[in-house]
Amino acid sequence: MAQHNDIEPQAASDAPVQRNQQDIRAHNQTVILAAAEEEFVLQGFRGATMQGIADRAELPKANVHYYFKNKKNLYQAVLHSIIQEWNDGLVAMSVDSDPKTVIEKFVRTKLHQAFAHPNRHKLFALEVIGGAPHLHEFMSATMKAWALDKAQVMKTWHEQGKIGIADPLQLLILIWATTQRYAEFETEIVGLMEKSEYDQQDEARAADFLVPFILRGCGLE
Amino acid sequence: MAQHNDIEPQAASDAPVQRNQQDIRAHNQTVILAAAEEEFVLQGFRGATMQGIADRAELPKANVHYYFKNKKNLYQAVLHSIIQEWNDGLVAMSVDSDPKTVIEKFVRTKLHQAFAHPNRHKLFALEVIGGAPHLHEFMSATMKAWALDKAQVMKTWHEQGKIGIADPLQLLILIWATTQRYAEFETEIVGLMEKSEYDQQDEARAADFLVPFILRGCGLE
DNA sequence: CTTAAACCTGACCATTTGGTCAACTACTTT
DNA sequence: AAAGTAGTTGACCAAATGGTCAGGTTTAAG
Repeated sequence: MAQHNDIEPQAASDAPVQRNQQDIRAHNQTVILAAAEEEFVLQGFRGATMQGIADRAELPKANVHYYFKNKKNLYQAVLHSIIQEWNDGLVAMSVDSDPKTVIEKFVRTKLHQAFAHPNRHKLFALEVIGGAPHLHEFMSATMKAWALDKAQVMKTWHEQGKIGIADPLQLLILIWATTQRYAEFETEIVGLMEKSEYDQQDEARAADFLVPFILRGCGLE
Repeated sequence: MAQHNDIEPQAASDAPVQRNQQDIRAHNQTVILAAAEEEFVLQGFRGATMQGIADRAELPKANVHYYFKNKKNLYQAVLHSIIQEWNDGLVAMSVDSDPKTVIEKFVRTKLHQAFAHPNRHKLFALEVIGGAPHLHEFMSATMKAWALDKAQVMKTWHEQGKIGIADPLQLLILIWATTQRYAEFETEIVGLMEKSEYDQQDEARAADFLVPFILRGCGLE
């Protein structure tokens, strides 16, 4: 039976000629994960095929199975990178923080992630839309705990008159919706802007609109 | 292998003994379309199976093929109801309209649709995330034309000092994002609210938050 | 009552799918 | 250099899938 250690691959960009076994392993895992991310986004979990992933990775299908025991295993490895990024985006927020500063940083961080890794956000959205069958634990534990904690902080801000938002959960939902949208609906937005892909300035354009808009919405400007 | 459902044809739910052929046809098509909508949302286009749709509709698979030639045909029939609803949600908006009134009505209309037909919005989102392979024409023609026209109207409002938004396309994106979110991310939002499904008041709660927030964001309050 | 049209469906088929395996080559260690 | 370990892959298989069809039943028309 093949070894299928689900270890996080490192940056190992494409070095064509692999000699060292550690590098081979890291490289192939990275290539397969990237190929899988694409295929899963385009076809969904059930619709994605191992052959399709193998083709994208330019490897024989059997080789994909050598590194990842089965489709579900591979899918969960991809989901892991999503959760990883989510954790990286946690913004410190306590009762003593300055609301304006914190909210602005939160929006900018999420927006930056959306533009940096659109496929991850698309895949996350696919999961949630389909009922989050593979993310239930993460969402009902980690994510929920964080959200409710931050909502409590914002509620306190509201009681102290620092913010004009009485229902902080709705604000969290709005911030997630507006930032992640640029990743999830890339196809639509790019089409409306009459281009074929985002350019370097689009993230800044979105931030310049979103940050003041949201701060104004919160009564912070 | 075909998984036959355990359900037997009884004097069923809302199908009160069909005798008339017109009614049979209309009824079966409705049942199949509803079943297909669910299956496509949960599995995506490629992942959905005709057997799965047949099971949900409590009909033999061959009967589904009798009404819809093939999977793609059935999928497009489902997509048609989405486009239909989108057209129904068009809000009149001209340079002479009152920005505040129009924007509020637009938000409320979209929000109402989201809560009324979440599956349609989920399916639309699935399509866009996957690159909108079956909606390209609609999006690059009908939808784009409408969006650019309304953006032009809002731009004029801005030049007349009626609204604090210099980039109307971003505002459109934000309104779509925040309203449709309640449908698309139903699973997540319902989980955060510690319930298992939306109750009667959730649409009002969302509107009470969203409408003033967005109007404030537009500098209209 | 007879005939035509619409509806129904079990059985079937060609293709695709996830997954396995045995034999092979290429590194690494002793 | 020999032996062990890791990586590679064509060929294969059982199950699932989209789709077909012949022959049935029910409804409608003449």
